[in-house]
Formats: sequence, structure tokens, C-alpha cells
Amino acid sequence: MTTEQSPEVSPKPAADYRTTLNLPKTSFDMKANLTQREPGILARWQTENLYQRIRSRPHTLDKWVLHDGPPYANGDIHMGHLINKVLKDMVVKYRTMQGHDAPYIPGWDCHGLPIESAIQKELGPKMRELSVGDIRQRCRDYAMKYVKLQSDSFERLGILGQFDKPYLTLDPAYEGGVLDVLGSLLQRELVFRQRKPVHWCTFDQTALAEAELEYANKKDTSIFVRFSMDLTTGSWPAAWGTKPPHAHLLIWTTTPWTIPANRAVAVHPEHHYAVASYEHNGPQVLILAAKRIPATMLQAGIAHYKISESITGADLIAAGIGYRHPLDSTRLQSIIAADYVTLDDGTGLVHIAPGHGTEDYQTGRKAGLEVYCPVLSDGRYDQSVPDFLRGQSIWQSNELVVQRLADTGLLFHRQEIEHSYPHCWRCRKATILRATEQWFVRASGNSPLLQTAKKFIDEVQWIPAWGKNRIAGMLETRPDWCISRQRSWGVPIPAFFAADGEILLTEKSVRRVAEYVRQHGADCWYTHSPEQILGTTHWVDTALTAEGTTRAEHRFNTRELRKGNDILDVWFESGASHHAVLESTHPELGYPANMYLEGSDQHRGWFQASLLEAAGYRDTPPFKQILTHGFIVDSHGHKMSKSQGNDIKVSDALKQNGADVLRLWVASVDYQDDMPCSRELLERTSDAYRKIRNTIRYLLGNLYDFDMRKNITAPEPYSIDTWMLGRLAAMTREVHAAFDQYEFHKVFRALYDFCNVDISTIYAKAIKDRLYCELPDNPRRRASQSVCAKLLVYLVELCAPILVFTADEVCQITQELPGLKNIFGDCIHTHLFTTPPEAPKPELLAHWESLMPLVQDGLKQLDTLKKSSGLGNALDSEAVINVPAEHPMAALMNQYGQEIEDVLGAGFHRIIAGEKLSVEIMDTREKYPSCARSWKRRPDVGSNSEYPDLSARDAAVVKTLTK
RNA sequence: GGGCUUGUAGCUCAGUUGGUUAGAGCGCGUCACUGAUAAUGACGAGGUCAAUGGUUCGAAUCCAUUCAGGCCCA
Repeated sequence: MTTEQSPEVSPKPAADYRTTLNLPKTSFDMKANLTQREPGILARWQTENLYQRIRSRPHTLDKWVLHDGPPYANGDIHMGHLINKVLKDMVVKYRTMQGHDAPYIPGWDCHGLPIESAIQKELGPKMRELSVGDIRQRCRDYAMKYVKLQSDSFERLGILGQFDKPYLTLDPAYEGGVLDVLGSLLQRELVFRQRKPVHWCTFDQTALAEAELEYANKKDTSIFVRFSMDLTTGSWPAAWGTKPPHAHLLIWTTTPWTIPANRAVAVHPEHHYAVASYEHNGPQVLILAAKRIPATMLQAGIAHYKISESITGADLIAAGIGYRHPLDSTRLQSIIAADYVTLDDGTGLVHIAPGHGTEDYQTGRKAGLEVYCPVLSDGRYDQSVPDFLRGQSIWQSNELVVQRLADTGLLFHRQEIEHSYPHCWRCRKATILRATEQWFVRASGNSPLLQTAKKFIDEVQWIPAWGKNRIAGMLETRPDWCISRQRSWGVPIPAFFAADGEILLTEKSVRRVAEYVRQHGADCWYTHSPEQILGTTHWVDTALTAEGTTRAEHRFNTRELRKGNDILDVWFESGASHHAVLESTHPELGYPANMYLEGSDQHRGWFQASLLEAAGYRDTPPFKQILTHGFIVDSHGHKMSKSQGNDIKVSDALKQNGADVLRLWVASVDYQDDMPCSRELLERTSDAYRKIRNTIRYLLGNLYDFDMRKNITAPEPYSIDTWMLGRLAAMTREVHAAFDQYEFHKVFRALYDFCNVDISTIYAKAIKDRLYCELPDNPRRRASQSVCAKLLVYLVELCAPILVFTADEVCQITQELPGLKNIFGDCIHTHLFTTPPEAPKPELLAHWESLMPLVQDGLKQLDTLKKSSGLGNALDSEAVINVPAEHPMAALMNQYGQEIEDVLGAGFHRIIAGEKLSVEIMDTREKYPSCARSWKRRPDVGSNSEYPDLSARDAAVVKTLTK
């Protein structure tokens, strides 16, 4: 700087004293610049192999395993991944700093439909020319690409784990582990084969998953059909009056083509059913729900009818009257119960076709009905239907069926409707439900598997506690688990079919295949022969019956076996991780895990799959604690979606705020509920981050000349230091308690308030004078520095599981300061938490507690004074403390007086006798001169003739310094 | 439609077994400082505790219903 200075003798400018002050100094920048800084820190962790360094660190506590639930290896990461992974990382880092060995092996779900569909989309019609092996290779490449992409993104968020050796469900060792579990279920006779309706595209001739459906409006013919009751069966209910010669059940359906597959009519046991009688070519008698009669008659245009008394559905069933199938009068069928029957539309009587509807199927199974599906894969009827429909496409048959019903007088009414209907997402054509052969795990009703799983629930700690209730409710009503998929990208269900219809799928055969898969990968199922896989020309084993029991030994000629085409449900794969990972691919983790931590949707998903599979594999649950979190919603509490434009991209947020701010946001909201996120909220979080960062910066800045080995000084008991230590003791305990219960928002709250209120507002301000103006080695100054050092240590340690990059940055800076070297060991993330400090004596804290209201009052007065008199700086005022002689603290006030002056930031204080312990703030601009060094207005300014512009204290300090 | 769950200042959260005038921090506004300086301090304004109806001497808190969300099913 070359500003021209006056050549004249300049009187010592006051600013000269600046060099005699101990002003804060630090290389810890106020501006975080996280976006630029974090990647560098991350790179260093990777070079230093931080993860392995933590593993080889001596641990003071036992192993503590958080087992990662595998995200799907598809697409970029989103906010949902962010909260899940950051929560996991905070738990792991907290346990690590406690002294546990807390390994974290990230995993990925690599198989399944979305990937296969993405490949299908890429390839288009070319797909048909490729072998299953080729398709699988492409799927594998696709999955690995996203594993890499997501892996990098997770690491960028500061997630620390064994990213160079994750677990992947496409790993042969994992695949083998999945088959081990399947083998165990077979051993316990918990696997069986059955027909079940699945979504089916008749154009592409394939099964479809829920995710492959698109709902669109479709026009259909809805029909009311009269099913002729066989009044020779059962007994006519007395409430309905005299038994008529003929009566009909009235049903309503929007899919006339399913009428051939009708196997029952369902009623709700508690709804009421009545007889509607009217004249139309003779007396007509219809049975339907009492409440639906007026609307139904109105639609059919029947104005005159009579209604009988009604009976409940349960009574109707009990009456035991059967009916004749509308297209095959030789079939006598019955009325059964179903809870889902509603009275919103239709007739309250539901046409049941177990081969063509999920609910129909479930209801049918309970009633022991045949799962009849006369529809072939191309959408044509097979030979089992009436002549006029054989070989016909079901889409054209709607009209044929309606016509036939009209001809036979069974059609009561028809109406064209438009409704939402599932379509195939690839060909956009309407889909149907069609029963096909599927594999199931017996997991409903009184299955031993379910009983064990329920028992497990009690042995697990659910956080939040209602999770237990939720999963228990789900298990209670769950159906058997359909584990087969008609797909290519997954772990094959290694069933062999013999020409004579026998099926080879036993514990023994599956274990053999599992070994083979471990060696060759699951692709071998498609590329190797049964003989190769089984390793013998003849395999002697029990054969599997449809019911899942085994029958007498059978000799299979492996050369004549055909391999099944089904693969396992991906949930079955991930549900096997308790064995496939904890015991197979990463046995160092061990069984069971301490914790699974996922979104609350996993009560139905991974948690349940894991619980069920573990129940079929061993006698202890796979996890000790389950922690669930909610979902991201916007600031109005609505879910985020691209279409609504309220979504926040992780990459954008990262670019704008940096990972530590995002992590702080995760910590700051209560994850037990849904987690609101918006630009504004991230800005608030950035503010909070800056506050914490600046607090640390203040502490660091004032420790530049402090040496932990030489300068530690105990504070005087009455000092504000003591108060600060009291707050520190309380805060550390509060934060540890919150961490222990995974209540991160309480951790955040405690740390943030501590920075804002305790340190920044009160303490930092109070100790400025002693830090800046006293001699470097002054005991009051050293004592406060000692407190600052403590604050720094605890604050940074406790922030470390959350602000992983910033904590490391602070650690690096302390490493460069000889006086602070190794306060966090050589790395904050391998470091253990320092034991919380002892609280100062309660009576000392009580003193301060009684003085704080005084301070509050003083600040208020100061404010009034500033507004009324133009007083600018508190140092231009004095605190007059009134102390009654008999006050318990009267004798102590000479010691506390100076501290109160400092806490108020006043220039001077006086203690006078008063009636009530109180403080009065006086403007001293006219009264005392101002010290040119400390800027305090005091009566002793000028008392040292050598330094007429300084107070006594400052004069003495400057004199010593210039000696 | 069913199961689980949430609703307290603009935002994030506290509110003990029902008990004065419902709290904190942030943000916002005004002011001050310029030796924590793209920092810091002070003061201030913000709430029908989602709504309604009950129980009670007394309800944010207990009960019922409704409304608005979320997850999972159907």
C-alpha cells in the first residue's frame, strides 16, 4: 500500500496500539467454499485409504455392524438416497468415534426388471435375436455402470465405506448365497407351485410387473348378468318371503370375457341383501345388495319393483343356495364371502374368476376354488370353453359373450363405460390378468415360517416404536409369497422338469446348483446343460409335489431334464443378504447385524423379506435394531415429483451448498416423519453451517499462540469460563444422549444453539477483552484460551459424524499448529470421542444462573441508551451494580463485577450498596476518557503519565511489551 | 376403501403425569459495531397450537368426528 502520508511529525496514531493486541489469527477461512474444498479432502481420504485405516485402528469397543440395504443400480442418485446414506454414515461414524469397529459395506441390487426393461428399450426389436446370455451380459454392464456412478456420488457425500469391495447381488458368491436360502426353505417344505393371475400382455406374450403398467382410460362394455339360482339346493331365506319358482343373482362386470372363467359369486358377509321383484315377461326375482337396488333398477329403466326384507351376506351364504354357470349350466357353483366387496358401484354381488383377478384369486384360494384360466398366452381361448368361444381372441369375445347372454335371457342390462385400465408400457395395448404357474413360499396363515417371523419381531428394537406394529400388521394379513418371475435378468429358480412331469427342486439339488453358480455365475443356468450343472447322468432325489411336500425317491435322467425359465423375485435376492453378505461375501461382518436402516416403505420390502428368509434359515432375527425414516416432501408437505416441479436434484444441491450442508440438513430434520426439503430450507441450513463454521473459526483464531502442553490454565471459580464449562458439560451429555438414540435433529439443535447462544452471544463477547488486550501469558487470558481449546475439541468431535469434511479441515489446520497438534489424533475420523467434561461445582453454576437475568436487564438498558442518546459502543458505558449488604452474593460481587462488565461488554463497572441486586447502565462519554487501546472508558485512563491515552491495565501491558 | 403415521410462529424444532400471558434458535424488520468484519451484537414484530364437537374448575395436551399430508396395500 502506498498511500501518501503527511511528512509532518504525526502524533502516534491510535491505531498503532493494534500491533500490541492479540487479535485472532487463523488460516481457517470464513468462507467454506465447500464445493471446491470437499473433493480435495475426499481425494486425500482415498489416497490415505481412510476406510482401511479405521479398520486397523485399535478399537475400544466391540464390532457394531450396520448392514446396508442395497439401492437399485439404476439411475442417478436422488434425495431419497441422500437421506438414507447420510443417516447410515452418521450412525457408523458415531459408533466408530465411540470406539466400536463399525465396518460399512455398501451394496447394490443389480438384478431385476427395470434394468432388463432399460436394455429392452435400448435394443428394441433386436432383443429377439439375442440369446439370454447376451441379454444378461448387457444387463450386467448396465448395472455396473450405475454401481460406479452411484458409488462415486455416495462417496462425494462423504459416505465412508468399503466402496472398492461392495456387495453386489450379481456376484456369483452372492447368487450362491441366495440359492442356499432357497435350499433351506425347500428343506423345510415351504416352497410350492401354483397357478396365480399375473398382469399379462397378450401382444408381447409376457408377464408384466406393476412397474411396467401404464394406466389409461379405456372404453368397455359393462354388463349386469343374471346368474340362475338352483333353488333345489339350500334353503330359501324366510325373510325373503315365499320361495319363488325362479330367482337370479345379479352381478356386474366390466370384463365380459372373464364370464367363462366364473367360479363363484362373492358377497360381503356384513352387507345386506334383498330380493327385488318386478314384472318382465312374467315375474322376475333378483338378488342383490339392498342398498344397490334403487340405483341398479334406475339404470336398467325398471320403474316398478318390490323390495323384500334383507338378510346379511353371511346368512345368504349360510342358506347354501347354489347357482348355474351362465355359459355352462352343468356347473353348480356357490356363493362365498369376500371382505373387499363394496357397495359403491355394481350390485354388491361380485363375479369371481380366480384365474383373472388378484382378489378373485385370493378369495378363490380361501374357498378352495379352481384357478381356472382358459386364456392362452396370445389372448385366445383354449379348448375348454364353450364352442362359440374356442380359439377366439378375448378382445373380440366381449361382444360374443354379451350377445350369448342376451340370447339366453341372462343379460339384465348393458352400459358402455370409460374407466382407468392398465396398459403395457411398451406396446401400449391393454393388458389382462392371466393365471400361470408360479413358485411360492408358504408365508401366510399358520405357516411355520410366518410364526417364526412374528416371534422375531418381538426380539427386535423398532425405531420408531410404531414400526413394530406396522410390520406385525403386514405379516398378519400377508398372502403366500410369489417368488417367481418370467424374466431373464436375475437368479434362476433352479427347477428341472422331467418328461414324466416330475419336478426336481430339492434342498440337495439346489445346494448342488448353488455350488455350481458360485464357480460359474448364475449365467451357467442358461449356458450349461442339466447334466453339467448337476454333474451326473442320473440324479437320485425326492421329487417335489405341487403342494411343496416331497415324495418318494425318484431317479432323474439328467440328459432328459428341462431347465425352468423362471427367475427369483429380486426381493428374494436382497432378502437373502443376511446370509449372502453377512456370512458369504463379507463374513467379517457376521450374523446378525446390529442395525438395518431404511425408509419406512421397507417394512413391506426388505425388512419383511429378510425376516421371512431368516425365519426359514435359522432361529434368530437378522437384525437387532431397525431404524426407519420418512420420505422427502416439499415445503408444503407434498411429495417431490418431477412433474410438479418441486423436486430438488442432489447434484444441483451439491453444487450450490456442498455435501456438509446437505448432511447438516439431513441431521436437522426429524427423520421419523417425512422430511421437508426446499431451496429455502437448504439456505437456512447454509446459514446454520456458516454459524457453526464461524464459531469454530473464532475459537481457532484465538488459539494461535496457545500450546496445549504448556498453557493449560484452570479458570478462576467465579470466571465466565466456569459458566462456559458448565454449559459445555451439559451440551456434551445432551448430544451424546441424542446420538445414542439416533436423534440427530436433537444433536443439531444442541450444537447449533450452543454455538449461537452460549458461545457466540455470551461467551465469545465476554472474553474478547482479556484475549485481545491482556499480555499473552496473562492467567485470565490463558484460562479462557484453555476453555476455547476445550470448546474446539468437543465441538469439532461432536460435529464430525455430520460435518465430515469440515471437521477434517479443522483437524488438518490444528495439525499445522504446534500448540494444537494431535488434539484430534492424526485424523478426526480415526479419533475417539473425548470423555465429556466434568461439570463445575453446582454452587458456582448457581451463581451465574442468578446473575444472568442481571445481564439481560443490562443489555436492555444498553439498547434503550443507544436509541435515546446515540451511544454507539457499549465500551462507552459503565455498569453500576447495586448490591444489598445482606445479599448472599454480596461478598462475592467484587470478584463477579469484572466478569459482569465483560459479559455486558461495558467499559467499566462500579459496585455500590443498593436495595436490590441490580445493574444500571450509564453513558460515560462525558464522564471518563476512552482508552486508546482497549477502547474502554475508565476513570484510570491517563493514570500512567507515560501513556496518557491508556487505562492503567493497558499502560502496564504496553510497558511490558515494549521493554 | 384398509393398515401405519403426521399436522405448534415464514422455517426447523421444544412443550414433562391436562394447570399462569404457548417457548427456543433461525429467518424477517429496525438499530449498533467495524479488533470474529461477505463476520458480530442488541432490540422488535410474528401463533384461533389444522378444524369442529365433547370430557374437565381448567385442553396444544384426553376422547370423537372432519380436513389436509406421507408410506404401504386394495
